[in-house]
Amino acid sequence: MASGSAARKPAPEPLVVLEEFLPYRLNVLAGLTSSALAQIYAERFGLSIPAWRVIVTLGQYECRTARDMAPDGVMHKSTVSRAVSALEKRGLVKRRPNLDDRREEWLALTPEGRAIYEAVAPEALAVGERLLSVLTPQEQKTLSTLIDKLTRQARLLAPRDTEGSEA
Amino acid sequence: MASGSAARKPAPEPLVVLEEFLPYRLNVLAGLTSSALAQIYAERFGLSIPAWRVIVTLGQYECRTARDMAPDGVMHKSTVSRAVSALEKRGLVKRRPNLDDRREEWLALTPEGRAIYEAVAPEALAVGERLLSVLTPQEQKTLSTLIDKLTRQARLLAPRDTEGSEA
DNA sequence: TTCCGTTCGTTGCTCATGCAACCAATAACA
DNA sequence: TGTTATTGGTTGCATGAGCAACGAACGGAA
Repeated sequence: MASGSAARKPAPEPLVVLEEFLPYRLNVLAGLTSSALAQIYAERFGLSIPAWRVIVTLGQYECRTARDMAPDGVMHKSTVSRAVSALEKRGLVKRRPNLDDRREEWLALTPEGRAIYEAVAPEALAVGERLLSVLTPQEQKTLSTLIDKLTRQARLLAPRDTEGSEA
Repeated sequence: MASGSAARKPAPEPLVVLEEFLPYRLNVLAGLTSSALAQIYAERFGLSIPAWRVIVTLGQYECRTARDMAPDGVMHKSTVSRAVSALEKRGLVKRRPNLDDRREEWLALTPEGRAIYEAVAPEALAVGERLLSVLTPQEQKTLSTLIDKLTRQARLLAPRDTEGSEA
């Protein structure tokens, strides 16, 4: 049929509507929330996002190696390495050699690091809460489930591998 | 694994559990999907994410200005500017001055640009579909609603201002 | 007209990030 | 024992993004 050869104003046929495209919408949402959080991390405490993740992880587990910082390869080795270096230089993190395997090092928060952790964490949580406050508890639970499902699937689709840690 | 004697002490009191923290999970998910898509954009067509967004937007609307590329300030002016320059240099986008307002320019896909659009779009959509395939239609609808609610809220919490595009 | 405030878009600078190459230590195996 | 393959972690390099400062063009007001 006449597939509209006329060059008129409306586009021939939009194959993708960006505002409805899931990956785009996820990116926008994630970007906005990052932006909201980065304001706290960066402006108030001088932490980058990787640094924040390291701090939180160490706050959770007390003692881990650099490799454990990116459980699913979310952060790059180099990203973690640099974040840890910076934190060590600021005296927020200390390293201790692991004598059982001298390739790796144990990481832990210093008292100063823990102090920052205890200062940032509640504020970050508050942002998370404020975000979720527009959802009912039931919706929150649903969201959590959906994110998990999608993340699992996304991990299958993404190249993201070639780097040690597989599921 | 090093079955070492190293004590993996539970931390005093974990204030934040990263794996349960919504912004973190959103970031991970968005990162994974971006990664999956970037593989198509980049490896197969040499497009960056901003470039892809420009192409898709022009594929949708035929003719827009650079400012319209970031409707909600998702991309920075400079990001759009550079993406457009690169695309123009590759002959995928053409500019025409807007005689009514010579500050801005009309942008449109060239035939070559449209060809790439028509090649990439279906593949990108396919990735989106494959992602969503783990959700039931009902879940997909729910997800869409939740994302919208969260995005609206996140936009209130994020600084994201001082830049042209208002609310 | 001229002056001022605003908006569209570009560009220089800086820094964060990803990749890949690399070192050191361990593991696997002949 | 030596020899090779893997793994934890660092670093050089190049690319990418944000910020801010800038130039150009418009709108409004005298």
